[in-house]
Amino acid sequence: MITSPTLATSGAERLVLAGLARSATLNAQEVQLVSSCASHTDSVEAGQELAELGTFLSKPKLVLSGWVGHARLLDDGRRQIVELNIAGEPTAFGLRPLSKARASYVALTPVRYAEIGELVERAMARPDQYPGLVSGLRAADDEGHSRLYDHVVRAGRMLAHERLAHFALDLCRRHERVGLCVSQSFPMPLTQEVLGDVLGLSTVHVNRTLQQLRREGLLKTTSGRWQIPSVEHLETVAGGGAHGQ
Amino acid sequence: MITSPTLATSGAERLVLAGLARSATLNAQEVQLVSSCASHTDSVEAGQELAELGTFLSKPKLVLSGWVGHARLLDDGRRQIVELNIAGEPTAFGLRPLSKARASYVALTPVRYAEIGELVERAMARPDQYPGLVSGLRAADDEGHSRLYDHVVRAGRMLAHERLAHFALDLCRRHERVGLCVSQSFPMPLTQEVLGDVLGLSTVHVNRTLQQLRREGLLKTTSGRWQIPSVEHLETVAGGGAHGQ
DNA sequence: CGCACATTTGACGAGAATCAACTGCAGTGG
DNA sequence: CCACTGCAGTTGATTCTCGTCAAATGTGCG
Repeated sequence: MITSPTLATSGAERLVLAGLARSATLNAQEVQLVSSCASHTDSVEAGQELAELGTFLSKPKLVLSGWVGHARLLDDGRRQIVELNIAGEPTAFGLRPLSKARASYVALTPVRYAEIGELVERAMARPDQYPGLVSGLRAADDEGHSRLYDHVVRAGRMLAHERLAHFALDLCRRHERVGLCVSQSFPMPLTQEVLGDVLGLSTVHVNRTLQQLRREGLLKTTSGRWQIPSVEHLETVAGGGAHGQ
Repeated sequence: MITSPTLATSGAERLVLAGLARSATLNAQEVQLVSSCASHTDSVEAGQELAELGTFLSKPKLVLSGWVGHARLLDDGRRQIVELNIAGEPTAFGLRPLSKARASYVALTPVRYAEIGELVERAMARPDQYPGLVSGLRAADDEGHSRLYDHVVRAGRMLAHERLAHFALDLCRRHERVGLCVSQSFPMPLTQEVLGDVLGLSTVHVNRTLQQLRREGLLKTTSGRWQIPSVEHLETVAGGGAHGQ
Protein backbone atom coordinates (compact mmCIF):
# COMPACT_ATOMS: atom_id res chain seq x y z
CA MET A 1 0.00 0.00 0.00
CA ILE A 2 1.28 3.44 -0.92
CA THR A 3 0.98 6.00 1.83
CA SER A 4 2.32 9.47 2.09
CA PRO A 5 4.53 10.23 5.09
CA THR A 6 2.87 11.15 8.34
CA LEU A 7 2.09 14.82 8.48
CA ALA A 8 1.71 17.04 11.48
CA THR A 9 -1.81 17.00 12.90
CA SER A 10 -3.58 20.30 12.49
CA GLY A 11 -5.74 22.00 15.05
CA ALA A 12 -8.87 21.26 13.07
CA GLU A 13 -7.98 17.60 13.04
CA ARG A 14 -7.53 17.58 16.79
CA LEU A 15 -11.05 18.88 17.08
CA VAL A 16 -12.32 16.09 14.85
CA LEU A 17 -10.44 13.59 16.98
CA ALA A 18 -11.93 14.94 20.17
CA GLY A 19 -15.37 14.59 18.58
CA LEU A 20 -14.93 10.85 19.03
CA ALA A 21 -16.63 11.31 22.37
CA ARG A 22 -19.82 12.44 20.66
CA SER A 23 -21.89 14.26 23.27
CA ALA A 24 -20.03 12.94 26.32
CA THR A 25 -17.29 14.88 28.09
CA LEU A 26 -13.93 13.23 28.51
CA ASN A 27 -11.96 12.90 31.72
CA ALA A 28 -8.26 13.76 31.91
CA GLN A 29 -7.22 10.20 31.23
CA GLU A 30 -9.39 10.03 28.15
CA VAL A 31 -8.19 13.34 26.81
CA GLN A 32 -4.65 12.07 27.04
CA LEU A 33 -5.51 8.84 25.26
CA VAL A 34 -7.17 10.78 22.47
CA SER A 35 -4.30 13.20 22.03
CA SER A 36 -1.88 10.29 21.85
CA CYS A 37 -3.71 9.28 18.68
CA ALA A 38 -2.81 12.62 17.11
CA SER A 39 0.71 11.32 16.58
CA HIS A 40 -0.47 8.17 14.82
CA THR A 41 -2.02 9.69 11.73
CA ASP A 42 -1.53 8.88 8.09
CA SER A 43 -3.16 9.41 4.74
CA VAL A 44 -4.00 7.50 1.58
CA GLU A 45 -4.89 8.67 -1.89
CA ALA A 46 -8.26 8.14 -3.50
CA GLY A 47 -8.78 4.57 -4.64
CA GLN A 48 -6.61 2.97 -1.97
CA GLU A 49 -8.04 0.22 0.19
CA LEU A 50 -8.05 0.68 3.96
CA ALA A 51 -9.30 -2.80 4.79
CA GLU A 52 -9.86 -5.84 2.63
CA LEU A 53 -13.10 -7.81 2.38
CA GLY A 54 -13.06 -10.77 4.74
CA THR A 55 -10.03 -9.75 6.79
CA PHE A 56 -10.12 -8.93 10.47
CA LEU A 57 -10.69 -5.30 11.36
CA SER A 58 -7.63 -5.23 13.56
CA LYS A 59 -6.59 -1.68 12.71
CA PRO A 60 -9.54 0.62 13.33
CA LYS A 61 -9.16 4.22 12.30
CA LEU A 62 -10.85 7.55 12.77
CA VAL A 63 -11.40 9.56 9.60
CA LEU A 64 -9.92 13.03 9.95
CA SER A 65 -10.78 14.22 6.46
CA GLY A 66 -11.99 12.68 3.21
CA TRP A 67 -14.55 9.99 2.58
CA VAL A 68 -14.33 6.21 3.00
CA GLY A 69 -16.78 3.79 1.36
CA HIS A 70 -17.63 0.19 2.23
CA ALA A 71 -17.82 -1.35 -1.22
CA ARG A 72 -19.15 -4.67 -2.45
CA LEU A 73 -18.50 -5.86 -5.99
CA LEU A 74 -20.67 -8.14 -8.08
CA ASP A 75 -18.82 -10.40 -10.46
CA ASP A 76 -19.84 -8.48 -13.56
CA GLY A 77 -18.43 -5.23 -12.25
CA ARG A 78 -21.47 -3.71 -10.63
CA ARG A 79 -20.59 -2.02 -7.37
CA GLN A 80 -22.65 -1.15 -4.32
CA ILE A 81 -21.30 1.13 -1.65
CA VAL A 82 -23.01 -0.10 1.48
CA GLU A 83 -21.86 2.58 3.88
CA LEU A 84 -19.87 5.81 3.99
CA ASN A 85 -17.59 7.29 6.62
CA ILE A 86 -16.81 10.98 6.76
CA ALA A 87 -14.62 13.02 9.08
CA GLY A 88 -15.18 12.23 12.73
CA GLU A 89 -16.41 8.70 12.12
CA PRO A 90 -14.58 5.48 12.98
CA THR A 91 -13.86 3.28 9.98
CA ALA A 92 -12.45 -0.22 9.51
CA PHE A 93 -13.94 -0.49 12.97
CA GLY A 94 -15.83 -3.22 14.78
CA LEU A 95 -16.96 -2.79 18.35
CA ARG A 96 -16.39 -6.40 19.23
CA PRO A 97 -12.95 -7.90 18.66
CA LEU A 98 -12.41 -10.29 15.78
CA SER A 99 -15.07 -8.72 13.59
CA LYS A 100 -14.40 -9.16 9.92
CA ALA A 101 -14.69 -6.65 7.09
CA ARG A 102 -17.99 -7.28 5.34
CA ALA A 103 -16.90 -5.14 2.44
CA SER A 104 -13.83 -3.56 0.96
CA TYR A 105 -13.06 -0.26 2.71
CA VAL A 106 -12.01 2.16 -0.01
CA ALA A 107 -10.85 5.76 0.11
CA LEU A 108 -13.28 7.55 -2.18
CA THR A 109 -11.21 10.75 -1.91
CA PRO A 110 -7.80 11.43 -0.43
CA VAL A 111 -8.23 10.42 3.21
CA ARG A 112 -6.44 11.47 6.38
CA TYR A 113 -6.98 9.27 9.39
CA ALA A 114 -5.76 8.46 12.89
CA GLU A 115 -5.07 4.95 14.13
CA ILE A 116 -7.34 4.28 17.08
CA GLY A 117 -6.60 0.59 17.65
CA GLU A 118 -4.83 1.20 20.91
CA LEU A 119 -7.46 3.67 22.06
CA VAL A 120 -10.29 1.25 21.33
CA GLU A 121 -8.54 -1.65 23.03
CA ARG A 122 -7.72 0.27 26.18
CA ALA A 123 -11.11 1.91 26.44
CA MET A 124 -13.09 -1.29 25.91
CA ALA A 125 -10.87 -3.18 28.35
CA ARG A 126 -11.70 -0.76 31.19
CA PRO A 127 -15.04 0.84 30.39
CA ASP A 128 -15.28 2.30 33.90
CA GLN A 129 -12.07 4.26 33.41
CA TYR A 130 -13.00 5.50 29.94
CA PRO A 131 -16.77 6.07 30.11
CA GLY A 132 -16.86 8.92 27.60
CA LEU A 133 -14.87 7.10 24.96
CA VAL A 134 -16.79 3.88 25.38
CA SER A 135 -20.14 5.60 25.05
CA GLY A 136 -18.80 7.56 22.08
CA LEU A 137 -17.64 4.43 20.30
CA ARG A 138 -20.92 2.69 21.09
CA ALA A 139 -22.88 5.65 19.77
CA ALA A 140 -20.86 5.67 16.57
CA ASP A 141 -21.42 1.95 16.09
CA ASP A 142 -25.11 2.38 16.77
CA GLU A 143 -25.47 5.23 14.30
CA GLY A 144 -23.75 3.12 11.68
CA HIS A 145 -26.23 0.35 12.29
CA SER A 146 -29.09 2.81 12.00
CA ARG A 147 -27.74 4.12 8.72
CA LEU A 148 -27.71 0.59 7.35
CA TYR A 149 -31.43 0.34 8.01
CA ASP A 150 -31.95 3.67 6.27
CA HIS A 151 -29.88 2.48 3.36
CA VAL A 152 -31.94 -0.66 2.86
CA VAL A 153 -35.13 1.37 2.83
CA ARG A 154 -33.64 3.86 0.40
CA ALA A 155 -32.41 1.22 -2.01
CA GLY A 156 -35.41 -1.04 -1.65
CA ARG A 157 -38.40 1.25 -1.70
CA MET A 158 -37.51 4.80 -2.70
CA LEU A 159 -37.56 6.50 -6.09
CA ALA A 160 -34.43 8.20 -7.38
CA HIS A 161 -35.31 11.72 -6.25
CA GLU A 162 -36.38 10.43 -2.84
CA ARG A 163 -33.12 8.57 -2.45
CA LEU A 164 -31.11 11.66 -3.24
CA ALA A 165 -33.16 13.85 -0.91
CA HIS A 166 -32.92 11.32 1.92
CA PHE A 167 -29.20 10.92 1.36
CA ALA A 168 -28.55 14.66 1.29
CA LEU A 169 -30.40 15.11 4.57
CA ASP A 170 -28.40 12.32 6.16
CA LEU A 171 -25.12 13.86 5.04
CA CYS A 172 -26.18 17.29 6.26
CA ARG A 173 -26.86 15.96 9.75
CA ARG A 174 -23.61 14.01 9.86
CA HIS A 175 -21.58 17.02 8.83
CA GLU A 176 -23.32 19.16 11.40
CA ARG A 177 -22.05 16.81 14.08
CA VAL A 178 -18.44 17.60 13.18
CA GLY A 179 -18.99 21.26 12.47
CA LEU A 180 -18.47 20.92 8.73
CA CYS A 181 -21.96 22.09 7.88
CA VAL A 182 -22.41 25.85 7.56
CA SER A 183 -25.84 27.20 6.64
CA GLN A 184 -27.04 23.76 5.47
CA SER A 185 -24.03 23.48 3.17
CA PHE A 186 -21.51 20.67 3.29
CA PRO A 187 -18.74 19.16 1.13
CA MET A 188 -19.65 16.76 -1.67
CA PRO A 189 -16.46 15.41 -3.21
CA LEU A 190 -18.05 12.33 -4.77
CA THR A 191 -18.41 12.01 -8.52
CA GLN A 192 -21.85 11.20 -9.86
CA GLU A 193 -20.57 7.74 -10.72
CA VAL A 194 -19.70 7.03 -7.09
CA LEU A 195 -22.96 8.60 -6.02
CA GLY A 196 -24.69 6.07 -8.24
CA ASP A 197 -22.83 3.23 -6.53
CA VAL A 198 -24.02 4.52 -3.18
CA LEU A 199 -27.64 5.03 -4.14
CA GLY A 200 -28.04 2.09 -6.48
CA LEU A 201 -28.57 4.24 -9.56
CA SER A 202 -26.80 4.71 -12.86
CA THR A 203 -24.52 7.71 -13.35
CA VAL A 204 -26.83 9.19 -15.95
CA HIS A 205 -29.86 8.89 -13.75
CA VAL A 206 -28.06 10.51 -10.83
CA ASN A 207 -27.23 13.40 -13.11
CA ARG A 208 -30.80 13.84 -14.29
CA THR A 209 -32.26 13.50 -10.81
CA LEU A 210 -29.82 16.06 -9.44
CA GLN A 211 -30.88 18.48 -12.17
CA GLN A 212 -34.49 17.95 -11.20
CA LEU A 213 -33.80 18.72 -7.53
CA ARG A 214 -31.81 21.81 -8.53
CA ARG A 215 -34.57 22.97 -10.86
CA GLU A 216 -37.08 22.66 -8.04
CA GLY A 217 -34.83 24.65 -5.73
CA LEU A 218 -34.45 21.74 -3.33
CA LEU A 219 -30.69 21.41 -3.61
CA LYS A 220 -27.86 23.70 -4.67
CA THR A 221 -24.61 22.21 -5.91
CA THR A 222 -21.61 24.49 -6.25
CA SER A 223 -17.91 23.73 -6.44
CA GLY A 224 -17.75 20.52 -4.48
CA ARG A 225 -20.47 21.44 -2.00
CA TRP A 226 -24.17 20.77 -1.60
CA GLN A 227 -26.53 23.18 0.06
CA ILE A 228 -30.03 22.48 1.30
CA PRO A 229 -32.07 25.70 1.09
CA SER A 230 -34.95 24.26 3.09
CA VAL A 231 -34.56 21.15 5.20
CA GLU A 232 -38.31 20.90 5.81
CA HIS A 233 -39.06 21.05 2.11
CA LEU A 234 -36.48 18.41 1.27
CA GLU A 235 -37.82 16.20 4.04
CA THR A 236 -41.23 16.09 2.42
CA VAL A 237 -39.56 14.85 -0.76
CA ALA A 238 -37.60 12.21 1.14
CA GLY A 239 -40.83 10.48 2.13
CA GLY A 240 -41.11 9.04 5.60
CA GLY A 241 -37.73 7.37 5.81
CA ALA A 242 -37.72 7.70 9.62
CA HIS A 243 -34.41 9.43 10.16
CA GLY A 244 -32.11 8.68 13.06
CA GLN A 245 -34.67 7.02 15.24
CA MET B 1 -51.03 -6.86 23.13
CA ILE B 2 -52.98 -10.06 22.64
CA THR B 3 -51.01 -13.19 23.43
CA SER B 4 -52.08 -16.75 23.78
CA PRO B 5 -51.32 -18.48 27.06
CA THR B 6 -47.89 -19.95 27.56
CA LEU B 7 -47.72 -23.44 26.16
CA ALA B 8 -45.47 -26.27 27.18
CA THR B 9 -42.12 -26.17 25.42
CA SER B 10 -41.64 -29.08 23.04
CA GLY B 11 -38.49 -31.08 22.58
CA ALA B 12 -37.89 -29.53 19.19
CA GLU B 13 -38.07 -26.08 20.70
CA ARG B 14 -35.55 -27.01 23.37
CA LEU B 15 -33.19 -27.94 20.57
CA VAL B 16 -33.72 -24.57 18.90
CA LEU B 17 -33.07 -22.87 22.22
CA ALA B 18 -29.85 -24.77 22.74
CA GLY B 19 -28.78 -23.67 19.26
CA LEU B 20 -28.31 -20.21 20.75
CA ALA B 21 -24.75 -21.25 21.41
CA ARG B 22 -24.10 -21.58 17.69
CA SER B 23 -21.00 -23.73 17.29
CA ALA B 24 -19.75 -23.38 20.86
CA THR B 25 -20.38 -25.99 23.55
CA LEU B 26 -22.08 -24.88 26.74
CA ASN B 27 -20.91 -25.54 30.26
CA ALA B 28 -23.25 -26.84 32.95
CA GLN B 29 -24.06 -23.36 34.19
CA GLU B 30 -24.95 -22.21 30.71
CA VAL B 31 -27.09 -25.22 30.00
CA GLN B 32 -29.09 -24.46 33.11
CA LEU B 33 -29.51 -20.80 32.15
CA VAL B 34 -30.75 -21.83 28.72
CA SER B 35 -33.21 -24.36 30.03
CA SER B 36 -34.61 -21.80 32.44
CA CYS B 37 -35.69 -19.86 29.35
CA ALA B 38 -37.82 -22.81 28.27
CA SER B 39 -40.35 -21.84 30.90
CA HIS B 40 -40.58 -18.25 29.69
CA THR B 41 -42.06 -18.80 26.28
CA ASP B 42 -45.03 -17.22 24.60
CA SER B 43 -46.56 -16.74 21.18
CA VAL B 44 -48.17 -14.07 19.07
CA GLU B 45 -50.35 -14.26 15.99
CA ALA B 46 -49.32 -13.00 12.60
CA GLY B 47 -49.46 -9.23 12.36
CA GLN B 48 -48.68 -8.56 16.01
CA GLU B 49 -45.83 -6.25 16.91
CA LEU B 50 -43.02 -7.59 19.10
CA ALA B 51 -41.19 -4.28 19.48
CA GLU B 52 -42.13 -0.79 18.46
CA LEU B 53 -40.00 1.52 16.34
CA GLY B 54 -37.92 3.83 18.51
CA THR B 55 -38.45 2.02 21.82
CA PHE B 56 -35.70 0.36 23.81
CA LEU B 57 -35.06 -3.28 23.07
CA SER B 58 -35.41 -4.21 26.71
CA LYS B 59 -37.10 -7.55 26.13
CA PRO B 60 -34.98 -9.59 23.75
CA LYS B 61 -36.40 -12.87 22.54
CA LEU B 62 -35.33 -15.99 20.77
CA VAL B 63 -37.57 -17.12 17.93
CA LEU B 64 -38.65 -20.73 18.44
CA SER B 65 -40.85 -20.94 15.38
CA GLY B 66 -42.33 -18.57 12.84
CA TRP B 67 -40.87 -15.52 11.15
CA VAL B 68 -40.28 -12.00 12.46
CA GLY B 69 -39.66 -9.01 10.19
CA HIS B 70 -38.07 -5.65 10.94
CA ALA B 71 -40.37 -3.32 9.04
CA ARG B 72 -40.08 0.31 8.07
CA LEU B 73 -43.03 2.24 6.67
CA LEU B 74 -42.95 5.18 4.30
CA ASP B 75 -45.69 7.71 4.79
CA ASP B 76 -47.58 6.73 1.64
CA GLY B 77 -47.86 3.12 2.75
CA ARG B 78 -44.83 1.60 1.07
CA ARG B 79 -43.14 -0.90 3.36
CA GLN B 80 -39.60 -2.23 3.45
CA ILE B 81 -38.71 -5.22 5.57
CA VAL B 82 -35.12 -4.59 6.49
CA GLU B 83 -34.35 -7.86 8.19
CA LEU B 84 -35.89 -11.22 9.00
CA ASN B 85 -35.56 -13.53 11.97
CA ILE B 86 -36.36 -17.21 11.78
CA ALA B 87 -36.27 -19.98 14.35
CA GLY B 88 -33.07 -20.03 16.38
CA GLU B 89 -32.33 -16.34 15.91
CA PRO B 90 -32.52 -13.63 18.57
CA THR B 91 -35.00 -10.87 17.80
CA ALA B 92 -35.88 -7.54 19.40
CA PHE B 93 -32.29 -7.93 20.47
CA GLY B 94 -29.39 -5.52 20.79
CA LEU B 95 -26.01 -6.66 22.03
CA ARG B 96 -25.32 -3.41 23.86
CA PRO B 97 -27.81 -2.23 26.46
CA LEU B 98 -30.08 0.70 25.66
CA SER B 99 -30.16 -0.01 21.95
CA LYS B 100 -33.32 1.19 20.30
CA ALA B 101 -35.53 -0.52 17.75
CA ARG B 102 -34.65 0.86 14.34
CA ALA B 103 -37.79 -0.63 12.87
CA SER B 104 -41.08 -2.14 13.92
CA TYR B 105 -40.62 -5.83 14.79
CA VAL B 106 -43.61 -7.64 13.34
CA ALA B 107 -44.66 -11.26 13.44
CA LEU B 108 -45.03 -12.19 9.76
CA THR B 109 -46.50 -15.57 10.74
CA PRO B 110 -47.67 -16.96 14.06
CA VAL B 111 -44.53 -16.80 16.19
CA ARG B 112 -43.41 -18.77 19.23
CA TYR B 113 -40.55 -17.29 21.19
CA ALA B 114 -38.63 -17.48 24.46
CA GLU B 115 -37.75 -14.46 26.58
CA ILE B 116 -33.98 -14.25 26.84
CA GLY B 117 -33.62 -10.90 28.59
CA GLU B 118 -32.38 -12.47 31.79
CA LEU B 119 -30.09 -14.83 29.93
CA VAL B 120 -28.54 -12.01 27.92
CA GLU B 121 -28.06 -9.82 30.96
CA ARG B 122 -26.45 -12.50 33.07
CA ALA B 123 -24.24 -13.77 30.29
CA MET B 124 -23.00 -10.33 29.23
CA ALA B 125 -22.39 -9.33 32.85
CA ARG B 126 -19.98 -12.24 33.40
CA PRO B 127 -18.59 -13.23 29.99
CA ASP B 128 -15.95 -15.45 31.62
CA GLN B 129 -18.64 -17.58 33.26
CA TYR B 130 -20.77 -17.86 30.13
CA PRO B 131 -18.27 -18.02 27.28
CA GLY B 132 -20.41 -20.17 25.01
CA LEU B 133 -23.50 -18.00 25.31
CA VAL B 134 -21.58 -14.77 24.87
CA SER B 135 -19.84 -15.99 21.75
CA GLY B 136 -23.16 -17.33 20.47
CA LEU B 137 -24.91 -14.00 21.00
CA ARG B 138 -22.00 -12.15 19.43
CA ALA B 139 -22.05 -14.48 16.44
CA ALA B 140 -25.78 -13.96 16.00
CA ASP B 141 -25.37 -10.20 16.16
CA ASP B 142 -22.51 -10.36 13.69
CA GLU B 143 -24.45 -12.47 11.23
CA GLY B 144 -27.32 -10.02 11.43
CA HIS B 145 -24.95 -7.22 10.58
CA SER B 146 -23.59 -9.19 7.66
CA ARG B 147 -27.07 -9.84 6.37
CA LEU B 148 -27.74 -6.10 6.39
CA TYR B 149 -24.81 -5.61 4.04
CA ASP B 150 -26.15 -8.35 1.79
CA HIS B 151 -29.54 -6.75 1.86
CA VAL B 152 -28.25 -3.37 0.73
CA VAL B 153 -26.41 -4.97 -2.17
CA ARG B 154 -29.49 -6.96 -3.12
CA ALA B 155 -31.82 -3.99 -3.05
CA GLY B 156 -29.35 -1.55 -4.57
CA ARG B 157 -27.69 -3.42 -7.38
CA MET B 158 -29.42 -6.71 -8.16
CA LEU B 159 -32.12 -7.54 -10.68
CA ALA B 160 -35.31 -9.22 -9.53
CA HIS B 161 -34.26 -12.79 -10.33
CA GLU B 162 -30.87 -12.23 -8.74
CA ARG B 163 -32.50 -10.88 -5.59
CA LEU B 164 -34.72 -13.91 -5.31
CA ALA B 165 -31.88 -16.34 -5.94
CA HIS B 166 -29.63 -14.61 -3.44
CA PHE B 167 -32.42 -14.49 -0.89
CA ALA B 168 -33.30 -18.16 -1.32
CA LEU B 169 -29.67 -19.17 -0.80
CA ASP B 170 -29.47 -17.06 2.33
CA LEU B 171 -32.59 -18.67 3.75
CA CYS B 172 -31.37 -22.14 2.90
CA ARG B 173 -28.14 -21.60 4.84
CA ARG B 174 -29.94 -20.12 7.82
CA HIS B 175 -32.38 -22.99 8.00
CA GLU B 176 -29.54 -25.48 7.76
CA ARG B 177 -28.08 -23.99 10.92
CA VAL B 178 -31.18 -24.93 12.91
CA GLY B 179 -31.77 -28.25 11.20
CA LEU B 180 -34.88 -27.08 9.37
CA CYS B 181 -33.38 -27.61 5.94
CA VAL B 182 -33.75 -31.11 4.50
CA SER B 183 -32.37 -31.82 1.02
CA GLN B 184 -32.12 -28.09 0.24
CA SER B 185 -35.74 -27.62 1.17
CA PHE B 186 -36.99 -25.21 3.80
CA PRO B 187 -40.25 -23.57 4.93
CA MET B 188 -41.51 -20.48 3.11
CA PRO B 189 -44.60 -19.16 4.87
CA LEU B 190 -44.42 -15.63 3.44
CA THR B 191 -46.95 -14.39 0.95
CA GLN B 192 -45.65 -12.93 -2.27
CA GLU B 193 -46.74 -9.52 -1.02
CA VAL B 194 -44.50 -9.79 2.04
CA LEU B 195 -41.75 -11.20 -0.13
CA GLY B 196 -42.03 -8.05 -2.19
CA ASP B 197 -41.64 -5.91 0.92
CA VAL B 198 -38.48 -7.83 1.78
CA LEU B 199 -36.91 -7.68 -1.66
CA GLY B 200 -38.08 -4.25 -2.70
CA LEU B 201 -40.29 -5.54 -5.51
CA SER B 202 -44.01 -5.41 -6.31
CA THR B 203 -46.16 -8.44 -5.60
CA VAL B 204 -46.80 -8.98 -9.27
CA HIS B 205 -43.15 -8.87 -10.15
CA VAL B 206 -42.28 -11.34 -7.37
CA ASN B 207 -44.86 -13.68 -8.83
CA ARG B 208 -43.48 -13.45 -12.37
CA THR B 209 -39.89 -13.76 -11.25
CA LEU B 210 -40.71 -16.84 -9.18
CA GLN B 211 -42.34 -18.39 -12.21
CA GLN B 212 -39.23 -17.71 -14.22
CA LEU B 213 -36.98 -19.40 -11.65
CA ARG B 214 -39.34 -22.37 -11.49
CA ARG B 215 -39.46 -22.65 -15.28
CA GLU B 216 -35.66 -22.71 -15.37
CA GLY B 217 -35.59 -25.43 -12.72
CA LEU B 218 -33.72 -23.22 -10.26
CA LEU B 219 -36.34 -23.28 -7.54
CA LYS B 220 -39.22 -25.55 -6.58
CA THR B 221 -42.10 -24.18 -4.54
CA THR B 222 -44.54 -26.63 -3.03
CA SER B 223 -47.01 -26.25 -0.17
CA GLY B 224 -45.26 -23.64 1.91
CA ARG B 225 -41.75 -24.82 1.18
CA TRP B 226 -38.97 -23.88 -1.22
CA GLN B 227 -36.46 -26.33 -2.57
CA ILE B 228 -33.18 -25.54 -4.28
CA PRO B 229 -32.37 -28.38 -6.69
CA SER B 230 -28.84 -27.13 -7.32
CA VAL B 231 -27.18 -24.68 -5.01
CA GLU B 232 -24.26 -24.16 -7.41
CA HIS B 233 -26.59 -23.35 -10.25
CA LEU B 234 -28.59 -20.88 -8.20
CA GLU B 235 -25.39 -19.26 -6.99
CA THR B 236 -24.39 -18.41 -10.54
CA VAL B 237 -27.73 -16.62 -10.93
CA ALA B 238 -27.29 -14.76 -7.65
CA GLY B 239 -24.25 -12.99 -9.08
CA GLY B 240 -21.28 -12.38 -6.83
CA GLY B 241 -23.13 -11.20 -3.76
CA ALA B 242 -20.30 -12.40 -1.49
CA HIS B 243 -22.26 -14.55 0.91
CA GLY B 244 -21.47 -14.61 4.59
CA GLN B 245 -17.96 -15.91 3.94
C1' DC C 1 -71.63 -23.04 -0.90
C1' DG C 2 -69.67 -18.73 -0.24
C1' DC C 3 -66.26 -15.93 1.63
C1' DA C 4 -61.61 -14.16 2.21
C1' DC C 5 -57.31 -14.26 0.74
C1' DA C 6 -53.26 -15.67 -2.21
C1' DT C 7 -51.76 -16.46 -6.70
C1' DT C 8 -51.89 -15.73 -11.51
C1' DT C 9 -52.62 -13.30 -15.96
C1' DG C 10 -52.91 -9.44 -19.31
C1' DA C 11 -52.39 -4.77 -20.81
C1' DC C 12 -50.27 -0.64 -20.16
C1' DG C 13 -47.25 2.99 -18.39
C1' DA C 14 -43.45 4.91 -15.64
C1' DG C 15 -38.89 4.88 -13.94
C1' DA C 16 -34.44 3.74 -14.73
C1' DA C 17 -30.53 1.55 -17.51
C1' DT C 18 -27.88 1.67 -21.54
C1' DC C 19 -25.40 3.45 -25.45
C1' DA C 20 -23.24 7.04 -27.60
C1' DA C 21 -21.93 11.42 -28.38
C1' DC C 22 -20.86 16.03 -26.89
C1' DT C 23 -19.50 19.82 -23.58
C1' DG C 24 -16.64 21.91 -20.21
C1' DC C 25 -12.65 22.14 -17.66
C1' DA C 26 -8.08 21.50 -15.44
C1' DG C 27 -3.53 19.79 -16.22
C1' DT C 28 0.27 18.80 -19.37
C1' DG C 29 3.62 19.47 -22.59
C1' DG C 30 5.15 21.23 -26.98
C1' DC D 1 0.44 30.49 -25.57
C1' DC D 2 -2.30 26.95 -27.19
C1' DA D 3 -3.20 22.21 -28.81
C1' DC D 4 -3.83 17.85 -26.51
C1' DT D 5 -5.41 14.75 -23.04
C1' DG D 6 -8.31 12.86 -19.46
C1' DC D 7 -12.03 13.00 -16.69
C1' DA D 8 -16.50 14.67 -14.87
C1' DG D 9 -20.66 16.27 -16.25
C1' DT D 10 -24.45 16.67 -19.65
C1' DT D 11 -27.69 15.43 -23.35
C1' DG D 12 -30.59 12.62 -26.55
C1' DA D 13 -32.42 8.35 -28.27
C1' DT D 14 -33.66 3.94 -27.23
C1' DT D 15 -34.47 -0.24 -24.56
C1' DC D 16 -35.70 -2.75 -20.64
C1' DT D 17 -37.05 -3.70 -16.02
C1' DC D 18 -40.39 -3.18 -13.12
C1' DG D 19 -44.77 -1.00 -11.22
C1' DT D 20 -49.63 -0.27 -11.61
C1' DC D 21 -54.32 -1.37 -12.54
C1' DA D 22 -57.74 -4.59 -13.13
C1' DA D 23 -59.68 -8.90 -13.61
C1' DA D 24 -59.55 -13.92 -13.32
C1' DT D 25 -58.30 -18.16 -11.16
C1' DG D 26 -57.22 -20.97 -7.33
C1' DT D 27 -57.43 -22.50 -2.40
C1' DG D 28 -58.52 -23.23 2.45
C1' DC D 29 -62.23 -22.89 5.61
C1' DG D 30 -66.50 -21.85 8.42
